[in-house]
Amino acid sequence: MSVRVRFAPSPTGFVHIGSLRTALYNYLFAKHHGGVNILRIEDTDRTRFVEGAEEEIIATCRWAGIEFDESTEKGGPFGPYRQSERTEIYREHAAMLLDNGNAYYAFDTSEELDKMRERQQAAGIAPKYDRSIMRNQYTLGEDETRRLLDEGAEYCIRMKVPLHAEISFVDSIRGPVTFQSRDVDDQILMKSDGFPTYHLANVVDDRLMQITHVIRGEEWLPSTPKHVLLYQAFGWEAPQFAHLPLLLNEDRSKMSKRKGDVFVYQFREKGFFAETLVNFVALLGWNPTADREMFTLQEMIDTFTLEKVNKAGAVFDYKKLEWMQSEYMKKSAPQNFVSVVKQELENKGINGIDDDYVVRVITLLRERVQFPHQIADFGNYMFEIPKSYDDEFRNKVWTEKAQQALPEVIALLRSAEDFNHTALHQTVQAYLAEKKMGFKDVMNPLRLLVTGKSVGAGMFETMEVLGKQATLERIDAMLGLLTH
RNA sequence: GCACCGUUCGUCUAGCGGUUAGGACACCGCCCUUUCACGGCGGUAGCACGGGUUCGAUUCCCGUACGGUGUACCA
Repeated sequence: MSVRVRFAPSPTGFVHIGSLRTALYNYLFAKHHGGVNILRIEDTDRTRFVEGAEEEIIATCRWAGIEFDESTEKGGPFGPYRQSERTEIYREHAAMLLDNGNAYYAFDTSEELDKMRERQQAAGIAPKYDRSIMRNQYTLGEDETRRLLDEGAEYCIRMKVPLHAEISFVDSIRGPVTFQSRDVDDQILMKSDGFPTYHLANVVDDRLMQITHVIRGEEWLPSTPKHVLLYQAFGWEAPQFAHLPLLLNEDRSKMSKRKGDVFVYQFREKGFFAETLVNFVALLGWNPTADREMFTLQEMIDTFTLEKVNKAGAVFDYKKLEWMQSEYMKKSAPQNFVSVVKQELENKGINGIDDDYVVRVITLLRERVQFPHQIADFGNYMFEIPKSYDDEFRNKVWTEKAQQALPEVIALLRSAEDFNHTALHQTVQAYLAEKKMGFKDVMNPLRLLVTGKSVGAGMFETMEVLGKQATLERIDAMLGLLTH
């Protein structure tokens, strides 16, 4: 049987970085096995529904390079792929369970349930629906149940969990896992609003959509016995489960928005590349080899296996993410960033810069910045004559000695025929040798004159890209600023 | 509280009975050098603890500790 997996997010807000990884692993797994990757929207909780969230999920996955073979957008042979459009299916399946004695009606109000839990907590026992004393089909009897139903009373349908049974399954990542049914609650299957809970919907859909592997976050591990029981109640074979380790904050708690950025869009807005985020997040909990960090999507597809997924949660290390971003910044083609840089320039009121020139500037500066959008600011002097300078730097390098030497160096530049960096380097070097001075005496002041800044690319390389005329213009202008 | 899951440098990890416990990020030092970086070289730092099993345990088993998740008419 060919592999079919699903990413099943709830449209309740922005895509969490952990969801991105779950989606990614599902995708990698599907592609690795030549299988099918499905997007299913789990919107059975109307109270948490967020307008536009579904679109955001799709857009985010697309940005990350994660493709779906079947989805709400694309359709497919097992649709609809939005659970809110499948309520009739869940109703039918709940009825099947009612018929075969694996589910029952319950009429308790939330107040009554709260009280029950309070009592249990006070008595020091685990909070769990007590079907022997609450208001349900069993305690009320068939006639009364029928009457309440006919009368239109609010009800929900609960799963009848066996009293004493052992529930086991083999998790692809964790191995055999066993629960006792006495610890499993009589989970609500159909809510009083007519919508199913996650548990019912997920089992029914995974079955109907012929899902072979359920790859999801570890937070689902404790409710998996409910799902296993449901498969049994329906007489179905359960899919293979794989519970992924959690992504953690620095304090090792589940990664949450209270402790920093957790939404994909936040990283995207900061300028992180999809490649960076995908590569980084993939390696949080999975590693195909010990000696590499950088992988293309295709390489990940080729090497992905669940056996290589770790069991323990992984702390999201922002510093390492930044390092990886810098790596991608350096290795990506400068052409990719031209439009970003030009947009930044336009924001600064600088227009009409030649694309080729922008590429040369990006090539010059990309090792010094983390994101393309920083180039316009970091290298402003490449696009305009600086109107200010770094005061601290000036005080440090604009020395008596420098002021004496600079005019001659500038004259050298002015008369230079060849303005490429090697030629410039040789010219200045020869001059310095003659004067018994070092680069240090003259290069920093020169940097001040050309850029106004203390940091940047190599000075000769900078001047080469700038060109003779622009270099001299900047020097003259800065000289004017400095002497006022 | 109860249930389940987990535990190799600060962090991400390699390791699947015998290794000087390897790599990456971060950190520190040195080199390169026209600043900052990049790059190169080197360094600090780890198998949670206690019992077994075994000729031999980081590795297998059992406890303990610690951490995490779950415990909803949310997913």
